[in-house]
Amino acid sequence: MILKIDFASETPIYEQLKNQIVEGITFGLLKEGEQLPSVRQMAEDIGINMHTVNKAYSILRREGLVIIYKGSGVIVNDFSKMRNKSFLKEVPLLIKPVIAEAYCKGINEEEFLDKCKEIFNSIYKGKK
Amino acid sequence: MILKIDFASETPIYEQLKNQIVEGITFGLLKEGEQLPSVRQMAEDIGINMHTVNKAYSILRREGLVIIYKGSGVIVNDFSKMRNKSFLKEVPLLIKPVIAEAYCKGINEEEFLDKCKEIFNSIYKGKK
Amino acid sequence: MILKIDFASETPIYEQLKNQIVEGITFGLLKEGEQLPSVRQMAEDIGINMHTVNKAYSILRREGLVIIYKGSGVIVNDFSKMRNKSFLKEVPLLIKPVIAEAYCKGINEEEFLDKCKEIFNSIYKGKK
Amino acid sequence: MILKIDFASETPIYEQLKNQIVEGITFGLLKEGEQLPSVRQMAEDIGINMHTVNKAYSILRREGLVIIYKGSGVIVNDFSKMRNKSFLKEVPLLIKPVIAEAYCKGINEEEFLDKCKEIFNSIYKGKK
DNA sequence: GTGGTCTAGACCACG
DNA sequence: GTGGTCTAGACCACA
Repeated sequence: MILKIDFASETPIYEQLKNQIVEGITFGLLKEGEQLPSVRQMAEDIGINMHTVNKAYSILRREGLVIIYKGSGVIVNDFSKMRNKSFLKEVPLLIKPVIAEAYCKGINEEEFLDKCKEIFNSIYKGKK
Repeated sequence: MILKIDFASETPIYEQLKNQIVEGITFGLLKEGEQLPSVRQMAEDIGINMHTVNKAYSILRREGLVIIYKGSGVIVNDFSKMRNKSFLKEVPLLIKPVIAEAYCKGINEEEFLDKCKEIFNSIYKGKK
Repeated sequence: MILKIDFASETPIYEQLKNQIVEGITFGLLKEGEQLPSVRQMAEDIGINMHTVNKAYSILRREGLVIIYKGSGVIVNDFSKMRNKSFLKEVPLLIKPVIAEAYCKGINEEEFLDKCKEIFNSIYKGKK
Repeated sequence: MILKIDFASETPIYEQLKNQIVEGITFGLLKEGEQLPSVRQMAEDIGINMHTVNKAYSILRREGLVIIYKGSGVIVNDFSKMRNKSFLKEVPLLIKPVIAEAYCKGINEEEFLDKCKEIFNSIYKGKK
């Protein structure tokens, strides 16, 4: 799996990393039970500091997406068992600003929903 | 229009303010040509720093959503003329992480799209 | 409020700090709305590193016990509004090992419950 | 006796193992004089490292709960003779943080004490 | 070898 | 001046 960090971005590195791993899990690039590179290895690969990777991993653990075995590594959790639907309530808060901005910039509902569907389709493709 | 700032939130105040004004414009609470409170007034109303309001207004101007007349006020621009569809390319970058996280937490396509549609519906309602 | 860190302890410094602040809030030494020392100040006071304090504060925020105003400080949240009773399910997991060990070492139910009651009494005393 | 190790937990495996054996002794699943599986056997059963089991057993010996006969096995000590009440002084230190956190999260004295009593009751049940 | 903690010092965004 | 992020390098507990 290839990770791309934008060092000029405003979003913190650890968050970009976290997001990309979440996407990797979602889109099937990272399978359940698969082991992630060690914090040091990952840090070296990307060219960032160990602690930054550590922070990303810790957040992923807190969210239940990975399991950290102290002293032996980090693996992708089986999230298919998870049904933390409480996140559903947060979704509007997260997408409302995006939709608002999109609408102001002349993007209509159909265009927006198409983009969403495209993303979901690429999820299904990864699961095949 | 009522503005609600969550001081405990991780999103900076200036960004929350900007987002809420964008939403106000989108959802029809702020009509084109309408005047926004002065920087001072707005700062006092919400109980925040003048600089913070200034920053939000500046971003809105940069995005073309408001026009700042030095010394006489800030008014909502007529964005119906705007067709800055270049934002369409940014949309996937913004929603992909949200969809990925939602999917991992057991939310499916239908549920997600429903939330989007709800938001668009409340836009149309405001325009009536 | 006086904080005592045991540098020889196995429990991490940030956790000791977090625990003592939680206790401070519980026992009424830290009132709702009261401001905590800045990370740097607190670090200097105790003689530890800024980042260690930061970690403790971050955990407290995540648990909803304090509110962090980026750029202006950290204050004690009004936890009387909180009724996160889901913690009730975790309580047995936390005290079972303590009770088991106590029982093995000849401590009976009455003695143990008395200790608990003493602690609750000192909470009530602080609230007067 | 069935041992359940949570590999995702923050508590080290050796400590979970130790705790569960202590609980086994307390709740009557392990009787005095009963023999524990050998270090090798236990390690294999749970699927962990021998050293980890060894560490747990060593702690139990140090606390006087088991006796290790080199080469012939580990047996549960008769702790009914033990009256190491010095542990009574440590109890408040161990439960104070738990009570403090519980109180902050809206759990009152009665609820907390009930949980404790439940645990003691399950001890008595095991002793019948 | 792994992750976890702590320190030290730097820079930045926010208010 | 505040907290947030990142780096660098050290030591420790765990497996």
